[in-house]
Amino acid sequence: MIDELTLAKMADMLSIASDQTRLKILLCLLGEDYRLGGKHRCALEGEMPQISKSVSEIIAFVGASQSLVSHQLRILKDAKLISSKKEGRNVYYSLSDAHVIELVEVVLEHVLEE
Amino acid sequence: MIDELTLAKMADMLSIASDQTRLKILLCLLGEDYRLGGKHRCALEGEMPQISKSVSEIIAFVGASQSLVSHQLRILKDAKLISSKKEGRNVYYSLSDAHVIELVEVVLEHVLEE
DNA sequence: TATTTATATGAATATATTTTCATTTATTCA
DNA sequence: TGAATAAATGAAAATATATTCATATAAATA
Repeated sequence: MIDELTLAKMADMLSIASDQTRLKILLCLLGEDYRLGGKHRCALEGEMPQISKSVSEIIAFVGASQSLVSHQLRILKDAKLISSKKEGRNVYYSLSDAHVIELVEVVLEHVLEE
Repeated sequence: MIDELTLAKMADMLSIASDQTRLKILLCLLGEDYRLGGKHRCALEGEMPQISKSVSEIIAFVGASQSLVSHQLRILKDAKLISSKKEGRNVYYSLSDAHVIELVEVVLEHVLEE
């Protein structure tokens, strides 16, 4: 059976992805043209779309306050679901974990059916 | 792009699976002998293990109070992740959605790697 | 150097969720 | 019928989480 620590980590990942603001950030970094079952399925075979966006772009996409987005970005980063690189006065974020894509796909499939 | 309603539903599913007690219930219904990547991968192809357990068994497995387990079972049931059938004075629960299995697998893979 | 732009952060507030406790309903069995 | 077992429920208490607000830091530019 799965041990308590593993269980706790699983719950953590799910809870990090379960917030609407964070989920929207993840979708933003997945690319706006993201479509279910399409070319992105390839990501499952190790290839990951390397989209990276500045905080400003993410704020615009998500439509939440600067502060909220910044707080949530940190949570995602602490969980190692995204990573960042600084360039001048901008900070660019991108997905750092291919599992996130699978996670989004499974959940999306669940939601879309009927 | 994914619309707000779909997004909300996705967040819902994730948040339902993100609680440790509920996650443990799901794992319980997945079968105690559950192993990653093993025979259960078959579930992805439509075949779902039809394990069903009484509330008492679930309580024992999860190790939480009767009341808590009962509350969480209702949340899982409302979300249609599990279903129940009554037999005498027992109520048996089982997974009602194959996507849950995939969800658990993706998250487990994420957690297990390094 | 002073100003502007981009991002991060801490503390306070608002809100939601989990957990417990006491009680209730339903079923079986003596 | 009355006691015992299995499960569900409502309200209260405990806890966790999201969100805002005000402010800070860091880089670019005038």
